[in-house]
Amino acid sequence: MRSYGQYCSIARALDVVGDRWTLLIARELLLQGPCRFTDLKRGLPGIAPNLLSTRLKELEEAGLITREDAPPPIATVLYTLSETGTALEPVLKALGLWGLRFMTEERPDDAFQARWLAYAPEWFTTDADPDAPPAVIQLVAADEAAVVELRDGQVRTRLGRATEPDLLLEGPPRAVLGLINGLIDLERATSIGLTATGRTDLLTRLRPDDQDRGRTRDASRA
Amino acid sequence: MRSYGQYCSIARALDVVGDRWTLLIARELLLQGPCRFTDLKRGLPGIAPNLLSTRLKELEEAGLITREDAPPPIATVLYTLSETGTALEPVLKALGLWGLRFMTEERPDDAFQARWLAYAPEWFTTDADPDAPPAVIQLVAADEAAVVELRDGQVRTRLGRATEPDLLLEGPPRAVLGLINGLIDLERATSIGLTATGRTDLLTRLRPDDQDRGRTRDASRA
DNA sequence: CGGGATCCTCTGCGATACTG
DNA sequence: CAGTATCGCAGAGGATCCCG
Repeated sequence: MRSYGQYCSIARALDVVGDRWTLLIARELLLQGPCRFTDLKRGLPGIAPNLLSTRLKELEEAGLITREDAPPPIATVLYTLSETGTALEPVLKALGLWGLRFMTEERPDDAFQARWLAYAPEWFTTDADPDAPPAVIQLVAADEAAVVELRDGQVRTRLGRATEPDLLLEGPPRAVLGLINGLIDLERATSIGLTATGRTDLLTRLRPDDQDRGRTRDASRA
Repeated sequence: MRSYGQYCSIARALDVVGDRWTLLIARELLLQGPCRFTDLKRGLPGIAPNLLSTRLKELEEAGLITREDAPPPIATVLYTLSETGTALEPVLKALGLWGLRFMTEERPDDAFQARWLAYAPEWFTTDADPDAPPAVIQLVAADEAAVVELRDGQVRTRLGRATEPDLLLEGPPRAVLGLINGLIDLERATSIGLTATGRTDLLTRLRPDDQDRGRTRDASRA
């Protein structure tokens, strides 16, 4: 990317990660861990392979990722985030939290993956009752499944299905994620296609972080 | 910007602010407050006017800024951040904090402005001794001046010069900012051109936030 | 089949000039 | 001062092909 030519840490950060696709590549590596070229390509629907190749070179040169020849079983290259790359996590969290406000807009052709279903609760919600017994919530949206585990005051997630979830939330992505992230309430989520089976009381326990959202009324500059 | 076509809040955020210059425009409006076209142009050295014009339209359409005809005295248009736009502050802070690690690299042709000197201490440092009496530090770099005030446990900054600062830090931007942000120590800062006059003990009080930095040795690519 | 490289097209960006 | 008009070029997107 062409440099902004400004001695400002924001501009310098954007010199490095301001290019198209770059932060999304970091997102994939952060969520997936070390990846092969194809893993990244699958996690980034829409990216052209040559562009991915270019970006990976640039990121390696900038010191955000390393490429290693994986050990014998998989004789291929693995891309891994360096410490500098891993340090982007707060940036992605801040960006993702801010971006939640645009998730209510419908765009039916958007791609959707289980991983994006999973990271949202882990990054953007808190267990409101940390001392309560463990609980398991199953999320299903657009054939993608993720499990949310409330345990020890932590909200952890993983891909796939649980055997006996306490609560099952199933419906279109914007219903499931909208409810989880506090963009809409259960009634509204139900009206746009969500089915909630089981202990819906767990929804009050899985509390969305309110960094800046939540004040629908009034506004910024009083 | 062309949409990433992914139902993921990070991707959606980048759909809105991922374009070149967009986040830097937000930076200017956040640091300066409401701006005229020319104020923005001056704060963004290197931007082409047509591109600034295009971005302002896009940002208005996306709801991040509003344009208002300013009252009679200045009969011109003012661009102001909306609540959605103001909510980008955590994103810019995270990005700026991450970007600090690239500030040690020398690039003599980079533009530099007092505002970028001022926001760094306010955003990225803490008063390590909140109960100590107020103190004033004068920063001067590349003919740009800013004042840091330690008071009531807060680190506040403003542009310009103080009458009787307790400490004066003067030198090239990377010496002043590098020292302030904990990228280098006083000895190293002095060796690259910093002069510190007055109560250098205040430097221990102005403590850089250590989100991920502070490990100068060993470093990124282990 | 994984990991790219190559080619072509087209949009977006940068630079400068110009206008109300 | 606040933009618009024009133009050239770099970068993105898409498809195809290549190699181990």
